[in-house]
Amino acid sequence: MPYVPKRTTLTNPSSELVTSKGDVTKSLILDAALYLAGRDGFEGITIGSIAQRMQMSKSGVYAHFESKENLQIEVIREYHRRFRHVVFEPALQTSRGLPRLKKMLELWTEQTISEVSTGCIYISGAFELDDRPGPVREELVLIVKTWRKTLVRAIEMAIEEGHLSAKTKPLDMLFAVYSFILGLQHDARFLKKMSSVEIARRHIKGILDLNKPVQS
Amino acid sequence: MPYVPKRTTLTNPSSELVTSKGDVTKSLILDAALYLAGRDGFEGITIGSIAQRMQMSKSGVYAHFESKENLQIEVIREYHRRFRHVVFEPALQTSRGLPRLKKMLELWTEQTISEVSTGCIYISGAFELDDRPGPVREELVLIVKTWRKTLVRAIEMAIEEGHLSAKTKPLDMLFAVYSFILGLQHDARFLKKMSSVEIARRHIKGILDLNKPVQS
DNA sequence: AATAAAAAAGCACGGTCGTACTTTATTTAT
DNA sequence: ATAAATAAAGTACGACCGTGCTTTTTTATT
Repeated sequence: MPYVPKRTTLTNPSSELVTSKGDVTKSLILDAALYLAGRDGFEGITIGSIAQRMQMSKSGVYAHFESKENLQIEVIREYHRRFRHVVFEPALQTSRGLPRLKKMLELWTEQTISEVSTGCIYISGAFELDDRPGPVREELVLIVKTWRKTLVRAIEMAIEEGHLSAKTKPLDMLFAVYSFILGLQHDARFLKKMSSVEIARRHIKGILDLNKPVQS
Repeated sequence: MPYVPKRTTLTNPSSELVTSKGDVTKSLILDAALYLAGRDGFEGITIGSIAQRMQMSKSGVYAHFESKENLQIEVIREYHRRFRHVVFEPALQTSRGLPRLKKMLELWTEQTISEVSTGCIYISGAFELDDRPGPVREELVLIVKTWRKTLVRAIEMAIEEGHLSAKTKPLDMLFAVYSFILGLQHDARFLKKMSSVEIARRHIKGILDLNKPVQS
């Protein structure tokens, strides 16, 4: 069914920006897969369910990927791209140091509880794939580690700027804030506990305050 | 294949303690299911895989439960029983208040990273079922809430005993320690980060210390 | 040892799964 | 407009899924 819109061709064939119709469909498939992954987990991404959601045939969906595993990996990468776009990049607008760190955490918080999206795949994927080896797991580990390094870097910059105490241990702080976001997703999405957002924000603020530089 | 040991019959037929062979097998099935649930999540519990693991036929396994959903619910209850036996009950041996609370958290920590077991089902289940309504989810919510109430009760007792400041907010502390255990499972089991146990212990200790009563 | 009860196996069913291969329809380029 | 390239549909396959039903085997009772 999805003989999608009209394409956008550049006359220069060597350009990377050529957008064929197939690319559009593939991107729509990733949309659908992303939704399913958030709702049912990675194992919930099934060629059949995507086809149904896309109103097209299984083989039509399948043709865009060499295997299901490949599709799952591409889903992870696509989510990563969107996450950066929604959480990381906007935070760059804020001045480096504590403000930027806070912005990142706040955007992550909002994204985690957003009713529109279906929860953070970094998180649901981590607990789903923790004991299941394979390329999909490896890809997710890679991407999660990238995000964690970004956070650590933001913490370090806050220290450099003097916004956080020099005694702050970045890895310790990473563990704390990451844990609080996990707690948030757990309480908000699983327990449907409304108050959890405020509690989580308070704890995140708490750990940052605890590492304020000594002012004399 | 599992025409298990010999049974233990009491001559009194009205006794509840009668252990028929079927009960033993059923318990062995729950063993296998528990293992699979830990490794592959609740959706990984499949009649076929259990049968394979048990070296018996699918119908033989199925006969013990009215449906798969029923089996999943019984798995949750069985895990709860074991969790209480391994984490909660031993902690009762320790004196009430902070010592008991600490003991509970330490045992939970150990159980979470234990190489023998396959991670805490309260946790993996929560992130797997968070957006999937149904009786299985409801059962898990119930049991997780029970465990959380137990923790809150332990915190409150520590306050009553004067081991924690009267200003301590039990629900806030619950969020913190629960989050740290989530962080532990995440870092240890997904990221395979060895150092996470020490970091988690330090943070748990930290939040308890932060709520020490003012000594004058 | 014979009989009744319980447990497990055997078998069949309609579904869905991922994956191939072939054919048709649609886009793109000339 | 036509030809070439691409995208999607069609079809088929073997595997596994949960679930009933009937038959066989094991266990319990007398």
